[in-house]
Amino acid sequence: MSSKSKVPTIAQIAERAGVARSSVSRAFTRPELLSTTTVLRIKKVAEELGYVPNSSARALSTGKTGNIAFLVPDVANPYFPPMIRSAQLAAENLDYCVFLADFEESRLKEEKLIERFAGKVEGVILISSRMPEERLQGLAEKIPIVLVNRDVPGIPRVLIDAGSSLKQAVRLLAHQGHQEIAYLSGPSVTWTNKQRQAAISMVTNELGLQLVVIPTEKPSLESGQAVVDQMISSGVTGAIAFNDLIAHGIMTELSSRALAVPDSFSIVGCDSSISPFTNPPLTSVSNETTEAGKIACEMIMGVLGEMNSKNDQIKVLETLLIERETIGPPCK
Amino acid sequence: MSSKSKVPTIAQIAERAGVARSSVSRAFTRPELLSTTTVLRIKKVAEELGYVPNSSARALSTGKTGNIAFLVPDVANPYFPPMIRSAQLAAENLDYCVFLADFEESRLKEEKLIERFAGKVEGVILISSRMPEERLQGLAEKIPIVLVNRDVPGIPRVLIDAGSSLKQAVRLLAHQGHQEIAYLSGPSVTWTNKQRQAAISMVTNELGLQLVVIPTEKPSLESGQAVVDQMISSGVTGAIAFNDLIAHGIMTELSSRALAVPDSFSIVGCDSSISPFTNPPLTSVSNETTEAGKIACEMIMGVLGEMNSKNDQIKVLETLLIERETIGPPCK
DNA sequence: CAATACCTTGCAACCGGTTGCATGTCAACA
DNA sequence: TGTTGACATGCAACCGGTTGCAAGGTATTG
Repeated sequence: MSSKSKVPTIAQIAERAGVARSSVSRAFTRPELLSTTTVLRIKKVAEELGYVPNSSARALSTGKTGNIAFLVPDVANPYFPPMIRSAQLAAENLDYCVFLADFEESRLKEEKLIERFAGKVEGVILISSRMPEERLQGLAEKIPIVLVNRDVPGIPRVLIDAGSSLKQAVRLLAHQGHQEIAYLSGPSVTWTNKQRQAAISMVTNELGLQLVVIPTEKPSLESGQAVVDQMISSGVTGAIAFNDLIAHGIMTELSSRALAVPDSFSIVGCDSSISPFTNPPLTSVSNETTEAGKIACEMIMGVLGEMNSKNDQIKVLETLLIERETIGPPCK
Repeated sequence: MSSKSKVPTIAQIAERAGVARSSVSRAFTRPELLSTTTVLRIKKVAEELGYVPNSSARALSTGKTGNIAFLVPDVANPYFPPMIRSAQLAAENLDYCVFLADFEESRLKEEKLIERFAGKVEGVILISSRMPEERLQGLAEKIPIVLVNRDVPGIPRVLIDAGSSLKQAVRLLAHQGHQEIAYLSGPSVTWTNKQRQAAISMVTNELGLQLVVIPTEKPSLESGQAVVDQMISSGVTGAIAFNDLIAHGIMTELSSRALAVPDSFSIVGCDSSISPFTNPPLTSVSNETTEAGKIACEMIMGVLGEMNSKNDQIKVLETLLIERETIGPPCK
């Protein structure tokens, strides 16, 4: 009823304060150029009128939106929220806002989203990208990109290396007497999966163990449950899963068949997303996602700063194997 | 080296295609105003030059940013990611982008974030807001707001009602013979906590049970662990926790003292965020967050459409008590 | 064949800030 | 007292789209 005045613009502040529009602008962006008294007067008027700078207008003239995008394969996968959180917090400290989008583990959707965001953000952080290397490099020329868990030369990236921990897990299984173990693989196109599988098979070869790779449809609980038949019939006595979700799916399915862990099967997860909650607590690899999110965010800010210089930063985060209660001697 | 041309603007497309800038604009926004051939020619040129509309410029002249903000108390709390995901997906289908921010359960931070986003979005979805009612109403006059799990008259809202399920939980405990039970309360200012506590105390009164309310510092695992002493010394034999995280904290702490659930204590959680994973599986209330996120998003789009009309929509989502394995007869 | 209507396209103003340059003021210095 | 420079502020163009209005052309109608 009362205030039909909408949001005030610099023009209205300027008129009310008896100065030029440019002075109002400067009062907020470069106050050192104006006399203290003028700045104070302008700010007072602005306060009274409830002035809020229009960020579209500002973005249009400066070319800076103050936004970044954060693209993840699956928001609901418990692996990602801590990473999202830490990245967002880090961005906020630098006065940036972050768009979040879920590309549902689909390469097509990922591409669409990048295009959609291209005009709205200054840079994008891409988690576990499914896009081909050349495409990424092409995009990186147009817009600053930082990758997490994807290793493309020439693009700044942060990698969480679960390899050494998984190698340790294989050795542990071998030490317990397991001769045949399975790797329940994750999304085949991802760097993460390739790297994990490579690490595991390196050690199984080295120790002369038999490794059976069983693909899963998705890195989810349900997919874990779905591959139990195949796993059992393969004759393995222990398994390492691409992530905790798959591992837990296997555990629940085994338990529904009255097969105990680790008595009937030994299981190892990865990422410690839900492993502290499982029954029994799942032996898994530590979770470095919080750190990764923060670093990715800092990296992109760095990239925003010096877009010119050939930027080939790479940061590798090491992990730890966290032994809980799902490894034991083989059953048969 | 080669392309210094940056991103092309309508002016360049216009020149290349031999038309006015306005025609280029219309070719994308209102093609029915132009002849088919002209539209085709313009689009072809745009394609060749890799034209992407500048969204700041568009937002400036239309006043529509095509963005919404989604503010949550804690991204890493497993209760929220499914809600974030479904809201984001729903927004995307309507060509909106969503900003995500974590206000760390702080009212001050919440306020700051709303202000920061005010200029960048067309509306904000506020989850479990900590802000006082009057402040929210004031803000709602300036910018479209939809609340989730907060009941403020005059502001569109979606509420997840765990009340009836928790009442059922109390009855279940009573039926098992429990006379004194505890409610491990959540953030005291939240609607969710008040509503849950009210529901529980209504039934304990009705049945003549003793109810001990024990506050927790945060709705987290650690806070659950921290209140176990107090809970034990209060003499209760069963407890209902504000959420699964607190319930699980209690369970782990009890288990580290060699107290079994449900033999020594009966525990009920809420929200089914991690209850399927706990050991033993936690009896809890169903999770309606996915639906809530979707509805909140649809609501805000509705609000954007008809900002004028008095908007007092309210949508209540009912829940189910999911009985798992953490309720049994009282110990002593 | 003239009058009218419609369809297509261009012109120019506008959205709300930012910023290079010019102007004006005043004090310091010679 | 005239010159010089620092400082404060205004002017106007610009960022890249959108849109009301007008103009030109073609088709329709009496």
